[in-house]
Amino acid sequence: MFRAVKTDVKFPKQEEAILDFWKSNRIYEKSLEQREGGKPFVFFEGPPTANGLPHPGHCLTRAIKDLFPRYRTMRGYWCNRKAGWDTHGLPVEVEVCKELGIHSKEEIEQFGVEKFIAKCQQSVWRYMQEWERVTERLGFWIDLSQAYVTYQQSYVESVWWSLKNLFDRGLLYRGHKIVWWWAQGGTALSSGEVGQGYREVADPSVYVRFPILGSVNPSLANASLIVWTTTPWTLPSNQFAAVHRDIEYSVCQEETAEGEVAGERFVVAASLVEMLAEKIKRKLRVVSSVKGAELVGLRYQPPFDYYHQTRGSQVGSLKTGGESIREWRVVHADFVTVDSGTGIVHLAPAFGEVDYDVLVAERERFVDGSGPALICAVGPDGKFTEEAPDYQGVWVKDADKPITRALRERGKLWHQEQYVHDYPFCWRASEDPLIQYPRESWFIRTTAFRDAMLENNRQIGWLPEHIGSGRFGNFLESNVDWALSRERYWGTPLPVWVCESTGKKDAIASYDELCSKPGVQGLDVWLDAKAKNPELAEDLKVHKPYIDAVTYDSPFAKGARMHRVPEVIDCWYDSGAMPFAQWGYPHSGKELFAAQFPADFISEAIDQTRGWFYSQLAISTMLFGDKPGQTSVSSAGNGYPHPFKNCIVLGLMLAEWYESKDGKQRFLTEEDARAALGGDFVQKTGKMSKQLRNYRSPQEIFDRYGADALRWYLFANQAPWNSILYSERAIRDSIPEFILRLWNVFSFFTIYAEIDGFVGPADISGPLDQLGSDELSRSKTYRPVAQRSELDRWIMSELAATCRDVVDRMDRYDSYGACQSLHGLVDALSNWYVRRSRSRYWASDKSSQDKIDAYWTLYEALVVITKLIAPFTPFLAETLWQNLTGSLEGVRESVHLCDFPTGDFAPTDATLNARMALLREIASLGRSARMESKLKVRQPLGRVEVTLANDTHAAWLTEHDDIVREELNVKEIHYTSGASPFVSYSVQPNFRRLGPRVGALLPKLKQSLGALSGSQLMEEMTRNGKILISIDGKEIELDGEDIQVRLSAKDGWAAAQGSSCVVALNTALTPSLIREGIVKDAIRLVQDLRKRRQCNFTDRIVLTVYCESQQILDALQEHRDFLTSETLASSLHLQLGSGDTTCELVELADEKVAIDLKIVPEA
RNA sequence: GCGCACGUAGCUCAGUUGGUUAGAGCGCCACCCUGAUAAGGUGGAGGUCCGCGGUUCGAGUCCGCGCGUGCGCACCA
Repeated sequence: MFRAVKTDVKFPKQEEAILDFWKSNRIYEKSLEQREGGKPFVFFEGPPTANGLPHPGHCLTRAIKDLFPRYRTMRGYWCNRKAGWDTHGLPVEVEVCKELGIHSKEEIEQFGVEKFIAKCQQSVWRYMQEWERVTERLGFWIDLSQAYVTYQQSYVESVWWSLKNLFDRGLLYRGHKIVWWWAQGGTALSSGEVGQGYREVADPSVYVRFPILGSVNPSLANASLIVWTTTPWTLPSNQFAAVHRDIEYSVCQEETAEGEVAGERFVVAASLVEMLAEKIKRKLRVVSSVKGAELVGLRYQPPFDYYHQTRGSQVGSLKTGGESIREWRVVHADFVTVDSGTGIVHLAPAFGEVDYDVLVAERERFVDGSGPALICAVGPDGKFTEEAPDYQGVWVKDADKPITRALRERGKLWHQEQYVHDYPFCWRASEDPLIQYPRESWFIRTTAFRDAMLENNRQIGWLPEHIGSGRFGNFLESNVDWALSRERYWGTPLPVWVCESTGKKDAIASYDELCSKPGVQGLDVWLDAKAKNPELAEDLKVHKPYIDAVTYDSPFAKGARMHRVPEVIDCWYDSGAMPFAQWGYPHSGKELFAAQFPADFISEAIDQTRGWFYSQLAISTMLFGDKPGQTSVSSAGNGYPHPFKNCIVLGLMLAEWYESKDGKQRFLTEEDARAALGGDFVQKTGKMSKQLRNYRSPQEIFDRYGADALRWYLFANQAPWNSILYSERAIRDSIPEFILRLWNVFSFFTIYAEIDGFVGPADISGPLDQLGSDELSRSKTYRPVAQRSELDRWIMSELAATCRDVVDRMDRYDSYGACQSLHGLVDALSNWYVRRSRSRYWASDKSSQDKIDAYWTLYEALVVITKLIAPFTPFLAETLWQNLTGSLEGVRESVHLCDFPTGDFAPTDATLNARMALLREIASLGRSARMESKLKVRQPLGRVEVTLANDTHAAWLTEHDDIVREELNVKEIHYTSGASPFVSYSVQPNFRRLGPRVGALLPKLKQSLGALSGSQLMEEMTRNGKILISIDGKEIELDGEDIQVRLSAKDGWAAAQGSSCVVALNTALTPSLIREGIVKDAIRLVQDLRKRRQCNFTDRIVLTVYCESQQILDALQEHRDFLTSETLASSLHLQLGSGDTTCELVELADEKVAIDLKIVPEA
């Protein structure tokens, strides 16, 4: 038995009840248990950083991550979903520092590393709980209880194992390189991290004179090289000036107003002279030219003396014999261009990677130890050292101004301006600019795997496709060795121990391995700490500072000890290791890893290209495969070293808000803005920003509209890889557009099922399971679809077609297309099937088979749709399922335990679907024509003429003209496909067919056909089955398929044209039609009154109508039976007069009418 | 600077292998319908499909060059 449900449903509340239901009945767990042994569908959770609250963008990721596993589970796959949390790294440290009000490493050390990492660990726990709440509320089914956590010992040990593997294969090395250095944080950053922090800034840019020393070329004597730099602070560390040997340089002088040349001579690239002259607003004259090659070797005076004073004249021995000045020479460099600057480049090898390469190359020319040493006037803290006493202790960026001033004072500054460019800042401490700095650091030799990574990348199914060859492929092409180490605290410790005597190194793969090293000491540091504070998480023992205390006997030198290196590793490595580290592999979980690698499906936003997508691919490629040293995973039977087979790359989510024109007031919805500002506001879209508070928290969205509304919005509004607007209005709109529409159909069903006592499958004896057709057909009242009315067969055919379409699309990861398909189905069900079937549900004979068919059809459609939408809007689906299955014996307790419908219950009847679509179009056109002629649908019309482009479906349409008559409220309908007085025809070629055949003649053919009479051509076609046309002397024969007939309504008719038919109305009104119209109006007025008086659907009434117009009363009298049956009136009194005060006063056909309505008490 | 993507109605977006009348939803306005009723329908828009050039019988769709936006890269000296 079904109970009528209300239409004023509160979805958020309903969803929370469903959450409880899922939890208390372990539905998720059961959905997995049920599929055990099924084909696995492997999903990897890219671990969110447990730092900061989840925002709407994360909801998109989590919704997509939920959708496909749910779908696959219903399709019979076993999809294990293990949650994970990324817990290490700079973000966490920064967050804790903020909390402690500290910033620098010194302050952390002062605070105490032990206390600091304990705080880090607590901090991530706090955020993990927030994340879990949102995850659950969104309906993201994932096993949170078994989540992998990157700081846990087993995870860390997996990472250690992988690093030891790389170390043993010589792929993990310590190198001296110029790295992007976060001075305040005292650590290097990986290219991935650097990339996150680029920002446009205006830096001072200076053109500086480097006077040439001792040139033998007279035109260069006393001339200066002009170099350009945007980092004045690097000038004290200048070591070389670079030119390109093939570039033409000019020696210039300024030209005075009199046309004389005067003043200093200087050297710049010839092609830049004009541009530079404009910059300094002087006329320049080229006094001589010189090739770059001729400049190479010249000495110059650097702008600062700090090193030059003592080393300026030092020479070194060249390998080729002879000697050379070591530094402050002009050198050649390939990278020098004339794109900007002066064509002469200031080199400070300490602060630029290419500059450093030049130094190394120069050093190569000298006998060992005799070449130039690195000049670096800046300490690791980013402040000048005593080597540049004028600026000692000054932060480099603060030194730009005083340095520029000093240059000007000493006459070295040739020109100065602002230069706007992108410059990296620390991605977590966004006020701290990064600097390039020479540093010893640990690297992974990823460049050795570049080609392998590219090959693996080609195996990945990227959505959208262009990511693979485009963005991600390009990123791999420009691969550089992974700068792995971080001189920080909260991270996976680098598992490398160094011999204090020989400097030789050793890597370990687990804590146990470490403990079993000979002469191991320092394990007590952890034990003591734990004894002092039993609350300490056991996992911390593999972290700093405890792990640093562990030492052991060196295998390399007797009596020497092995000490761990101080560094921790890049947290991106942690995340990329998750395919195996989530199982603790290889220390545990070998079978799980073998079975769960690679992933069938992952998804993250596009910002993970250089993040998780890369880290996974890089690590998997290096570790797993068939190369020596790699761990072969082919035993798993898949042989893929690439970690994921399909990846949906999501677009970024943008915020939408409304603000006052001055930007001072901000609102999240248009209504709020309108309420506060009237019409005086603007809509804005842009990045989500915590500071601007330009978006509503996910929790608020859940409370207001529900998780299903958000989910449907995210899935159904655009392809997932497009950037998406987090539009509150659009989220809200997804309720009436889809969710509520479906709910209304369901509500309609329950209202009448209750009235008629339709019990659905409740009368079926024997076990029920998923309520498929096979089960329902066991009901005595259930007839095979083939025996039911055409409308029933139609909706079942549409239903089956949609099932097939959705499956097809979802198998291709096309969630957007699947949603469109579902939307169309619900629209067809609501706006045609139910609309056209209403009278069947109202039929008074409760045992009429047609009525029962209607119930069964609608019931089954709802059951199937409920299953179809389950992965998309799981809450709504569950509510519907519970209501539709009620207390049925044995039926699956949740829709999420059902199989996804594949449409095998009914064939798709394409002809029927096409015919019904045509019928719907005719109805729609008819309404359009009525509108045009201002004839409301309640006014019956005599006749409608439908002219069809072809008569394929004419007979069928004629059989169904009752539907159109009712839809359009006309007495008669006439179909024709021939000549018609209100339609003109034009014949067009079928371009797609004829294009290849007639080619260039097509335009002329079109013209010729257009010029001929359409109806004559049609006649010819009907008579001969073909048309002959001569174009430029060529005979062209056209058959029926070669032409397309277009109809258009002639002017002067109440007609509307569609793609394949014209619908014209006979607008002549007879008195009889007018009287009928009056009755329809009256019925409408009474129904309205019934509702206002809050009648039940089944209440009978006594109806009295008073009116001064005999004409109206006559009309009502004439259609008395119609009026009473439509309004459930048990008696009807028609009175001439104006009625009394209990009456409702209304207007009917421009006359005043009073209606009295009394409910008949139930017997 | 280089790369990738995007640029279609007021807004948000669809647009299949190129086929000649470019669609949807929303918003706005008007009207209609209504025993699913805090739903539903019809219409108005009539859009230089960012611009220019090319390929083609035919271009929103393919190619080239620009312009704009977003994101990414880096030899930003």
